[in-house]
Amino acid sequence: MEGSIARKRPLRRAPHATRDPERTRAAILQAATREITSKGLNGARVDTIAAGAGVNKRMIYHYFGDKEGLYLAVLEATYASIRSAELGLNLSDLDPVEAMKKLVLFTWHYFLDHPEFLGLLATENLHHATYLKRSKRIRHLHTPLIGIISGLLERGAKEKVFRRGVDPVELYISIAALGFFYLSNRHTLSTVFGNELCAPERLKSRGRHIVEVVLGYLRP
Amino acid sequence: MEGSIARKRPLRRAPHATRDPERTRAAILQAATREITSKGLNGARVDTIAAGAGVNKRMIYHYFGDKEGLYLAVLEATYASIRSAELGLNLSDLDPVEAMKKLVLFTWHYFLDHPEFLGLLATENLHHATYLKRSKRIRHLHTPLIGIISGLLERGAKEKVFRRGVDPVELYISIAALGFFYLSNRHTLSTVFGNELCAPERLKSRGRHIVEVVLGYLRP
Amino acid sequence: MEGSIARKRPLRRAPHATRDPERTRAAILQAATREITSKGLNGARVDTIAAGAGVNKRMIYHYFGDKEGLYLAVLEATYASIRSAELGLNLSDLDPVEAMKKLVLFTWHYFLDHPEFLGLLATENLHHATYLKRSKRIRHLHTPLIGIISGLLERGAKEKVFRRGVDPVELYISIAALGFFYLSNRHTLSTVFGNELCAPERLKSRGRHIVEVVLGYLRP
Amino acid sequence: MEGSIARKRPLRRAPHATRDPERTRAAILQAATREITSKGLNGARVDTIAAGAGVNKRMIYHYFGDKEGLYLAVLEATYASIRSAELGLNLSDLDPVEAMKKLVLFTWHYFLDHPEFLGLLATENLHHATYLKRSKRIRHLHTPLIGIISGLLERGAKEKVFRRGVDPVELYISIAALGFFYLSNRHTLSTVFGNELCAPERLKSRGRHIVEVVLGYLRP
DNA sequence: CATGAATGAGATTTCATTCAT
DNA sequence: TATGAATGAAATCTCATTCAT
Repeated sequence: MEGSIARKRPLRRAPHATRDPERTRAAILQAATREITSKGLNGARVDTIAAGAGVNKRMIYHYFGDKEGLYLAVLEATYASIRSAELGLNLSDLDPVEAMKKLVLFTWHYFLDHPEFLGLLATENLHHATYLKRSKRIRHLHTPLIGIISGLLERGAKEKVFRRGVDPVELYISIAALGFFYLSNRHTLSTVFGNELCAPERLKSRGRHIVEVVLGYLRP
Repeated sequence: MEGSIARKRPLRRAPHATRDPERTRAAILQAATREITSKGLNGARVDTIAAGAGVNKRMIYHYFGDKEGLYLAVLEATYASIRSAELGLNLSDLDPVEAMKKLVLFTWHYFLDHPEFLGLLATENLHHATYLKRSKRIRHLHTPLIGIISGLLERGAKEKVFRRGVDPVELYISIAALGFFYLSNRHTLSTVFGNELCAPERLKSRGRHIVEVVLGYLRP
Repeated sequence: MEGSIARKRPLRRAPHATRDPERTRAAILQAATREITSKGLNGARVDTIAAGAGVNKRMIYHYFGDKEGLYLAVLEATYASIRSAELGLNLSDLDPVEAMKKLVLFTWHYFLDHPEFLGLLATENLHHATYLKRSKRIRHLHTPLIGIISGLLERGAKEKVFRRGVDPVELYISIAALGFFYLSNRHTLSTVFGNELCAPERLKSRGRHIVEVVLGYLRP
Repeated sequence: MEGSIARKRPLRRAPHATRDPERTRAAILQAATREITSKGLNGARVDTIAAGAGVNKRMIYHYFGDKEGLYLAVLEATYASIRSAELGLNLSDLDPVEAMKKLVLFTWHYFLDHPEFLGLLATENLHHATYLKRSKRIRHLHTPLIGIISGLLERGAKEKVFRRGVDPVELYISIAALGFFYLSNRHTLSTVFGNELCAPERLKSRGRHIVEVVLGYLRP
């Protein structure tokens, strides 16, 4: 017993789990998304994520290297989601006004249904988009969207239903802004303007308001 | 052994330093604002704040109790700033369109000039406005702008330069949104849409764009 | 939802691989020797050894019990190597001076060609030779060189080419020391005395120096 | 009570200690030297060092940044010790043979009295002298020593008591080697040659042996 | 015999906060 | 009022080892 310098590490039995790497990875990613988007990167706890995913903490490091790697994976997965959702819109089939309405409402509802996307963007901007800049996969995913809006604006101008000279990037940012800000800042806003801001009917009317603002502005 | 008797411990400096409570407090508050609004509550470091203020860490606890107390003070001071700025607007003297334009640009420039306000709102919303709700001073400090906007919209409608049926709260939120989102999300946006988003001339044109959107929408 | 049914989990590969116990064991031992002798017992990583051997980590535990067992195996194999090399010397055929020269150069070149032996001794001494003492196989495996050196010294003294009263153990330790220290400490030494210490020609001249020191000292 | 998102960290009272930064730093350094030189960098435990120094673990990071910083400090302090000891030798006052004898015995006794120096060099060489190379302070401390030996050899050659053509660097390495190896490898050596290697009288005779080897070799 | 996902223990490091002066 | 050394709690991360297949 004595004389042994390097004490062996005692090990208990291991109450193992999934044995399905894809599921384990996905479970971690999902739990991490919840935790990180609601508490920020600094506020998120690796232990909480592991517990939420029902896996051993060690697995997080096995699959994602470290906390930052996990965050990057969450970032990429979340961005990939919204981009792939946008692909199903098929706006070129509709007349410009209807198409624009559809785009505006899609954006609003996407934000509404994916609060994690809002939280993640807030976190990422707090970090000056350091991680987003690191990911080359995401960088050029937005150009097709701008192309679509550009085409829409041209068609609308030709058909005299839209004003001329509208910058598609500014417009897209405005469309996003009108929904994003309302939702991302709902806690401070409802402190000032009352809790009804988050009531379902109020959210519906906010959607209509955004459509009105955008289409009202675009009138020639 | 001998010869080193004198070098026991460094001569104690008299604890003089600032001795100006007001300045110390203000210095801490300023440093805290910088640190907290740029890194979030969790990301902010008490050491960094103390160093930035050029004061001893202990002073923070002396003046503000703890980190949360300091955060609350930052929150209150920052909110007080924007409210007092809003008081100097005097919109009732102008015709509705000019007044609305002035209001929109004031909001845009306020955000532009006070990035700490943006960061603070992002942080506070991440925390579900817990601290804002806790502060009795701020809680019922409604922005006076809603009343002003209401009056403006009525005047404009009467003069047939604004459309009818516009909700002043929704409109105010939209005005804020169009500027806030652009600036608070400038890091992710410029990663995706290009760095020129932050160039001075581009910021100016964003201001014009916001005015156009709001006034375009308000046209009857 | 449909369309992704087939992609549940990756097809399980049949567990064939090596299936050659001897080769697996040898591969592990070789990789372990590299890793442990270059990083020490504490610095060596089981994962790295498994990867280096191209085998599954589990195999290490199958063949060697645990990390310490593996280390002991490395220790025994490495010691066995040098002892078997010493057997091929046949010094009794040569005249004392030539024999001594051959012995000195053999030792120097053995260290030069087997850096793993140096690293292992350093590690083992850091651990107070705990493992060496534990190994019954090595424990009483005295180096045969002492007897040979003894004989050599007697012959040399009788032929008046060596001084009298030389302790063979001290001499052997000195012969080893002159080579071992130069090589085991080459990193700190070359930091202090310049990198040329490790140049091939310099190593050759070090060999000559050691011969000169030993034979110079032995002169009557 | 509820509604507070960020739980305050409970703090016990602090059974503080020295309040003397120099002593605290020194205590850490001393404990670290013991722990690191006897277990290596990887084997050393920060907790053990803190306990050994009787300080809070946090202090280590306060004073030395991290474990590597602490190691570097140990390295520098240990090297500084031997160099400053060498300065007191005043070899140029003695005749060459006596001076050489004094140098050899000094080196031997220094190693004997400072086992931490041996352990540290072993550790540092295991790490390929990465840390030593980083420290610019240490790098050129050896040239004066070589200069002294060079002068000694010249004087001795002129007085016909030393042979000609001896390289001072090789000689110094040999002097160090003869003592260093005996002590650093005493655990494995005494396993093979018996425990009497470490007996006081045996250590004394080893010192005489080294002197004999060096002076014997240097004879013209 | 072989695989590799999973694990528990413990390592290093961070940080808000308090104490002696 | 002011200092800064010191602290406890908890965070992130590492690693030898084991289990289901």
